[in-house]
Amino acid sequence: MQYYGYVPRKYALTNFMQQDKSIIDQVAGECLLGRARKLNRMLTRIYDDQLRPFGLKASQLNLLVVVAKIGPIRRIDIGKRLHLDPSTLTRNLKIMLTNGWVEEIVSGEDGRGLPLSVTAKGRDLLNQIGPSWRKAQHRAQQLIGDEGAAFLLGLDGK
Amino acid sequence: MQYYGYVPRKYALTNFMQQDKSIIDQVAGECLLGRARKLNRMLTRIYDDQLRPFGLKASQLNLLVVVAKIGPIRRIDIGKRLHLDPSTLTRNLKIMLTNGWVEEIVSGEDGRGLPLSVTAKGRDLLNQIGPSWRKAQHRAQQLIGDEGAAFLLGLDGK
DNA sequence: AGTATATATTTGTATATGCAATATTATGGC
DNA sequence: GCCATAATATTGCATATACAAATATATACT
Repeated sequence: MQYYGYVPRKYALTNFMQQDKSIIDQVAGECLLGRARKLNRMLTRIYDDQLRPFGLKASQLNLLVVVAKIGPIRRIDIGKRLHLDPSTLTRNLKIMLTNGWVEEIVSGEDGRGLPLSVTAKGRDLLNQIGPSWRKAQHRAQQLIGDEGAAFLLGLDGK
Repeated sequence: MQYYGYVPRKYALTNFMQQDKSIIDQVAGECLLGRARKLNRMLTRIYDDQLRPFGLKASQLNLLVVVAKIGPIRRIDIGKRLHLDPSTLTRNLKIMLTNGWVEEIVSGEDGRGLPLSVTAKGRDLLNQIGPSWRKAQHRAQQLIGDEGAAFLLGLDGK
């Protein structure tokens, strides 16, 4: 193709500027949420595969651990830590109450719901999953690399 | 406390080794999945807030964009790209078919389901959400920083 | 052509997630 | 003590997600 002294704007722009890149190409190529959600699915599968024999979902593990470490803790405070909606917690915890991994603590402090603690059964379960969790953690680390792991672990305060 | 020449093993170990850290402390402090899931929730909220006026969920956006960019494309191939289970795609796409954003293309190639393409309505929707998506993308970038964004965008092949 | 195997999709079931609205209890002002 | 407001939890509704099993079609082998 010959050069006539006129360069269409979309081709004159460097990729960095991207004003003329279609929204489809932009989202497909750059959407941070899309990557985060895909990563979430990939990692969830890795941990779920390891935890399946114990009847514990990967998502439940992190909830159980917060209760075990911080409890007795109210739903609202779990939600603040994990960025989880209270309504989600009501439902997710119901399953874990049914399974006997956590229990409500009667304290007489606040009638608007009882704080939660881990049970002996829940603590036993956590003590059993150690090797499996570490295997998953190792695979996850290999998948995302050192930078990925450092980034995720550094997210804490945010 | 006096020093008697004996240091309990758990305190003699540096944090790096962690052999004696309880599983609770390990998962609470290091679980990559926990961070990834929390990040996912935080980012999803950012994009959902921006896209809500358009009746489009953040999760649907990335699906729509793949169909728009690559389509006609079969469910199985969408799944490979986005690491999504086929059964999830059947259900998620049903909503988008109902909304008229995508359509099935009759090609006579393979009777095991028809590939999907974006509709004019779907393309219009994508053209409308540009500024809102960019706003969310900007906030997400601010939240996770340059390193975080570079990491997520570099995940592609994996 | 006919059968066995492989591939693509859907259905049943269960959990995860969030918004809006509701219910319930706490708290502060009078 | 009573009422308005705030904080906590739950319920109704909708979407997201995956595993296992069932279904339907395609392909390969004989």
